[in-house]
Amino acid sequence: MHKTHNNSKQRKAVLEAIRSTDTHPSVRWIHEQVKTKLPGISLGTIYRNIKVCREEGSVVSVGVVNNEERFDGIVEPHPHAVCTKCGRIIDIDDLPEAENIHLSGFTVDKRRTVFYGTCVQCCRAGKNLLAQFGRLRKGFSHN
Amino acid sequence: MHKTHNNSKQRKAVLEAIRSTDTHPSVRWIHEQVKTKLPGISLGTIYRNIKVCREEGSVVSVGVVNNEERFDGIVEPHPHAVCTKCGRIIDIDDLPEAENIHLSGFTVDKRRTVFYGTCVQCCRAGKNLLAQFGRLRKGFSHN
DNA sequence: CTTAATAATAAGAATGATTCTTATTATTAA
DNA sequence: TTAATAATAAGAATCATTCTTATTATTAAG
Repeated sequence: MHKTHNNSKQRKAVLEAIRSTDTHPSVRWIHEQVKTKLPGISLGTIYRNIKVCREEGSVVSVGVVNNEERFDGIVEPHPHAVCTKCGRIIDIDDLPEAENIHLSGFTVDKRRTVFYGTCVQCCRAGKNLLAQFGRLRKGFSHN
Repeated sequence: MHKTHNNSKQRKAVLEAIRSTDTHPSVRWIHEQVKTKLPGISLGTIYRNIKVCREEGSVVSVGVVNNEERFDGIVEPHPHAVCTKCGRIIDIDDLPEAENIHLSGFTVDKRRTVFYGTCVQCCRAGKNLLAQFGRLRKGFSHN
């Protein structure tokens, strides 16, 4: 598995678009943005290059809001605030989180913590081959 | 907005199915489960009744894993651990979280915190009318 | 400079979760 | 009993995402 060279203008444009904003854009937004520079770029190319960027670690997902996956070019872990009214995603820069978020004027309804990792069963089974990006294959089901 | 009476057998079956497991089931799983008791029940009915249950507060979403929304009949906030290999979602019962999760044999890769609420702009605009359940209408876009 | 091999792309079809529509059936109120 | 209302089943529609394929760009070798 060798490193990507980031050598296509499309890939550069996708990464630039993601890095150009702090709004944690969706694929749709990224496509619109990149199209202003590369009018012919296709949606599939956006998806593929986001995937490549995630695999090489230059982009992370910040989750699904209103059925659209949202991305961040700042890959260092930091908390986010999601507005359940408009779908906006806001960076909460540093701890103490609660203090910070209050200063920003965001009214917190609830706070949720999720741990991501590998469960006992998968650790045993050594299922390290499964995709971590994109959907799981058809027919695959959680337990 | 009056309270639902939970009076259809389909709705009861959906809620029972969700409460019958701690696996944080998907719509697909709930449908399969309920079909063993009500063979003719349709997928649309599952979706509609989950929505009703969420609105009345008897069910909460624990997020989207591998493109499927997952639900919980335990509505009191508590952290979860998501296995990125198999999609399993595990309850982390009490604090101290890190300690607990370690005991459970789950290997933590990363921990993410998300605040949900209302942003400054929406507080001002009083956009309290927008749907909080289900998708946002077409054409609606984040900023 | 060609040519061959390979990688990336554009276009659009396919997939699949979710939502919507509509005709039908069950429930409630009068 | 009838009328009004609520819930349902069935399946079509929507839409984000993935997959397929033919084409174009890039690189390596002679």
